[in-house]
Amino acid sequence: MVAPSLRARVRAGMINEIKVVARRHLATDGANLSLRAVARDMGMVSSAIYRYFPSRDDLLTALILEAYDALGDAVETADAAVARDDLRGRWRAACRAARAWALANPAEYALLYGSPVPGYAAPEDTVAPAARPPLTLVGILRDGLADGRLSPPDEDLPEPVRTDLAELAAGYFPGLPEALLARGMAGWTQLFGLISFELFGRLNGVVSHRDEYFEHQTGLMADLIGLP
Amino acid sequence: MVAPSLRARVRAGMINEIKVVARRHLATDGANLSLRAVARDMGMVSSAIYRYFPSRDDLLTALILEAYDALGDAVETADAAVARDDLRGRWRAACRAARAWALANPAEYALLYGSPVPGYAAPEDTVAPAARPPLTLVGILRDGLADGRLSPPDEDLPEPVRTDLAELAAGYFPGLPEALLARGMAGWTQLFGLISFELFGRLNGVVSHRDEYFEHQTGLMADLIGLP
DNA sequence: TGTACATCAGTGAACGCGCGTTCACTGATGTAC
DNA sequence: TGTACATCAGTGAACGCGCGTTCACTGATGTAC
Repeated sequence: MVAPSLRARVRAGMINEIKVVARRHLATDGANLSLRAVARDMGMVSSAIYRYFPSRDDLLTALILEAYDALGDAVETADAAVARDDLRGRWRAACRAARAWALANPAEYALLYGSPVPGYAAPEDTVAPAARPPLTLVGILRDGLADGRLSPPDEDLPEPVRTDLAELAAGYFPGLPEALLARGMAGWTQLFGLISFELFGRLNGVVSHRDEYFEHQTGLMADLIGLP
Repeated sequence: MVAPSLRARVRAGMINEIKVVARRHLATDGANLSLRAVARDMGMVSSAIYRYFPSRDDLLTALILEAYDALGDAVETADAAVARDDLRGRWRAACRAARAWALANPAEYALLYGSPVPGYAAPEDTVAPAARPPLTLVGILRDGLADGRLSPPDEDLPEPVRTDLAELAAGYFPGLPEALLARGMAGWTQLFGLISFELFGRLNGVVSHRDEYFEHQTGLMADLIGLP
């Protein structure tokens, strides 16, 4: 590995600073991110940004990718910190980490999980990072199944759903029973719903003890899944 | 009731047409609704819109209110069409109606439930219409409890959650056990999550049989709540 | 039934602002010999 | 070690566009007598 030249290091630093400033703008302007505003904040002329990002969409994409990865890291780290056989503990730690990251980075959460930005199409390479949180959750179920602590629900799925989920499982968790995968996805949906409701103001004037409410709701979900 | 004058009727028609055109724009531009674009589409000069709406935010508010009411109507009507004692049928009909409305009006759904519009603060009078879908869902649980078909979960809630929910119940469903209310809210959260995932593209390449998937997932939720 | 006046809808121009992107340019930093 | 050339970062002006909102105005529709 060649040591990066001074110029390369300065350049990397600049790219980074642009992202930091852009993230700050996301917080106030939502996805209406303005290149000119970012340039102003950095004390540059607006066209200078184009030395680092070929267009506004590319900057947005970079922010989205980083955000997915930050969230993915948070969730995976939280899961990894719990004893492997404590399935419920792992599940709840992962959920808690996702919520904590979202509360700490509300604008980025909205960028990822809010309404799609009009005129912006997410490029292919966001798919993998975006999948990390749900894969972590379902991974917990797979582990539980592997060591016998978790038994798959014995219900039957409607055939088309079974096929869809079997295909999905084949890619990531070969052999995982579809009914269990369905419950994992229910959990992931619920987690997203809980965080979004809290962040987008649906709990205002409704629930004031947010932490405890979240814990209770994720506990309900863990029950549904059958986590010991 | 006095018959409205011709001028008043024409005026009402105009207000309506503005909203119709504005709704069409929502579909392509998201919440970046442009007064000038609406005026152009109607063949008027942009300032003419101000005869009908004092500002862009007022137009947005009107659209939001109407959307909440349309969704509320859809959900309540669907619930009302099912036999009162068929709790599970009512629950699922209400969920199905919410999804159907959202799929038919994706831009308006995003306006209501997507990321908050930067710089726009929802006025007080959106609160009541916004509450209609969850109130319908919880109303089903109350009915079930009243006629004995549904028994409240016997779990204990953490004290702060119990207090929050007791306060909430006092306003709308006096005497409803908090643990049941918590499950109702879990169902509402799940419903919102399912619809958002589908509409915002999270199911692309993951689940292709959307109807059946939705049915299965709402069925899971009905199980968790204990709906017979 | 007709006239005088008030109300209202819509016009067109303007204000002041912001945006993404391109382009020719200067001056500094790096590279090859 | 020094020089010649290539690369790169940042500038400043410009293009062409869009926006919300205000204001004085014309002309038509309604109302009171």
